Amino acid sequence: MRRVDLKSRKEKILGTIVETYIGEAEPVGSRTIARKLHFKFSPATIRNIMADLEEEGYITHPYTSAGRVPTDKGYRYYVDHLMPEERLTPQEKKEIMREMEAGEDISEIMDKTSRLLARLCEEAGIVVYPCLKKSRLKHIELIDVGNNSVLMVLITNSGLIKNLLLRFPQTYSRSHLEKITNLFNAELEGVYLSEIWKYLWHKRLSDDFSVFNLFKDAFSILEEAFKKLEEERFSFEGATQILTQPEFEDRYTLTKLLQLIEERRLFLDILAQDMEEEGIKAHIGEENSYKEFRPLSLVTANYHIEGKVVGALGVVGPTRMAYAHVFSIVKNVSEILESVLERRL
Amino acid sequence: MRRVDLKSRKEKILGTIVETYIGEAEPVGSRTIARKLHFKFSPATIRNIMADLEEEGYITHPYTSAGRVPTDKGYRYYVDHLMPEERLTPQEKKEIMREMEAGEDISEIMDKTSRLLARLCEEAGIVVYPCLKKSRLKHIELIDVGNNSVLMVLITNSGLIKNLLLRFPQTYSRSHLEKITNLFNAELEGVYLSEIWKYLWHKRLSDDFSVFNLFKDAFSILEEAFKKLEEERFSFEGATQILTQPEFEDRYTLTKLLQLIEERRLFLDILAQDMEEEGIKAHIGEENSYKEFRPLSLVTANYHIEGKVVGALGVVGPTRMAYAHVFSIVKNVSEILESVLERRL
DNA sequence: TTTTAGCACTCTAATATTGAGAGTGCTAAA
DNA sequence: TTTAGCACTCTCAATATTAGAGTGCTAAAA
Repeated sequence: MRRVDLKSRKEKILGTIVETYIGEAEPVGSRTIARKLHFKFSPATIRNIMADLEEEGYITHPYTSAGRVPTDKGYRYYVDHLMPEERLTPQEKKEIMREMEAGEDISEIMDKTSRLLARLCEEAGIVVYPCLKKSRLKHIELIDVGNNSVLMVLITNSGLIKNLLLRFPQTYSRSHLEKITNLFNAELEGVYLSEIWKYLWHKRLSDDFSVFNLFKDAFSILEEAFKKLEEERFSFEGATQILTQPEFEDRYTLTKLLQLIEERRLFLDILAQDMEEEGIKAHIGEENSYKEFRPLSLVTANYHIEGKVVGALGVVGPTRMAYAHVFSIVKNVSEILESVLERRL
Repeated sequence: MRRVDLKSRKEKILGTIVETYIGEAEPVGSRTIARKLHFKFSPATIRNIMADLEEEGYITHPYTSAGRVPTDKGYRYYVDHLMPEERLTPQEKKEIMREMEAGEDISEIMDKTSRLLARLCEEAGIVVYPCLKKSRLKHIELIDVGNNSVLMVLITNSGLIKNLLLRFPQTYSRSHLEKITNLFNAELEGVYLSEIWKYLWHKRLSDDFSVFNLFKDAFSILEEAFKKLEEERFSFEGATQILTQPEFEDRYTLTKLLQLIEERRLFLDILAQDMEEEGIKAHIGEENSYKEFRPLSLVTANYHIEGKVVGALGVVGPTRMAYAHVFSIVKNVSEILESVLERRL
């Protein structure tokens, strides 16, 4: 679905409209554009071109005699073709890294990262924790806690430490659990969590029969654990920043947005979808499948560990968002997050 | 600082003003009160009494010719002397318990509880996790994760499972860690986390010298762990409910409130203070030490495990809050939370 | 053919004006 | 001590008014 290229003059004007509107949050008039372009064109000419742009759907009128406002299609064209690339100085990058490294454990790092996104973009920031199933097992421990319950502690290469409290119909003795723990650690270190099952199954076949019972119990423990591995954690910060934007001035929109934010899971769905594709992506207003997102845009990126996508992060704000700046922040923060996580391995 | 008792006629009128205003969110006039009291007094009489109540500081005028609005002092008198006791039916209590029990681990229980508070009171709900230091040790595990790092897993009687990633200058061998783990579990089970240090110290004296080195290492591990035990987790839900209240209609108040909510820690401070005293407490508007809380009230309660205060929960909303209802919900939910936690031990 | 100046026209948003209504405080009678 | 009556105050909603920003169109200029 490629968009037709706009002639360079049109592009200049569309770009100016988008950037001015992003900055001012107010409809942009022909006069203002002429000034911004140093009167290379007269306001009248610009009015003509704007009429064309409007007909093609890149901009609109809120009412007959106001300036122009970009449509979602206009923002999209801007993001795809016009947006200048912003770069952070090495100094700024260091600053960001220093702040993220200050986190003790992974949940602190995730929190700091989403706060950082929120602060630097002046929008809401969201970071999805590394996906368990896409991480590799580093260490596993089974602890008997009585009551037919076993605590499984999973430590992954992504730095995640996950506790799973498993309940069983029967009791496993402490020494039996230890044997199973040893089995797991000996056989499964470095294996992707999503593969553990398959992997252990193969192993079993090639092994001698004496440990069959061990394997049987190991499987039933894994089975119980796998049910609880799906949950996706995430950190969401800075919602207030978008609530105070002028587009959410009226009570009704605000209330709807508040409900949306309270039910944070929706954002997660979008990020989860994006994890399938590489690179930075913008979801602009109506492009979002959920209709509640109409007045919102998301800019998302993935992050990797050992070259594999394990998580996603992004920024949420009104469609009138400083895309160039947000893209650069999201890109850099995701890269920095990767290096912070890798370094902790 | 006892307040003078109001004569019963005054009390009736103050009570009616408070309750009507809580319901309607609009200044209450003499006529309305007369109607609510079945014209036992004429509007004129009520006006006289209202003038007295105003002089004594229990109510105010927003402007010359509007009805009356309770002041913080008025709410306080209502809460202390006039508020009827609301009771939940056994049916409702069961409902609540069922919902809270559905939580898998403690963090789910905390989340469900704060959601419940928010939903039942139509305000924001906050629940502080059981305080680690006030819990007793059930099991401890030390896991070598390489890189001079040891993962300490603490399981407490409150159902909390806490991971502490400890870094040391030197490496501990796996077998050495195992010995220390065994020492901990043998000596410290059932001891309050805040006492562990002291307890182990006493033990050491009475023990023979052969394990001295073990104790030395045990102490240095505990020292490292204790630094990280302070953090207090909590769950905060339903902020949106209070944002849509009419008192936060104007942009300015709303923005301030949003900032307050984003910086959730402040609420925690108040709850933490309250943990020192037993019982349900209301913090009404200006009574709060933080001036940002002027338009807000909190109703808080503690919850216990094995008879000891380990955490707190509460409800946050505008000063115009249905105190009678909120008190009953907070009281019941805290009791139910206690029994849910006890049952999991 | 393309660009621009000029001008009438449109619509908003801010401000002022008005009137109705709710509720008070005061006074004097019950 | 309570109540009826009344003048007075202040808000809120509705209406009118105006300034100004910006457009679209037409006709002239490049």
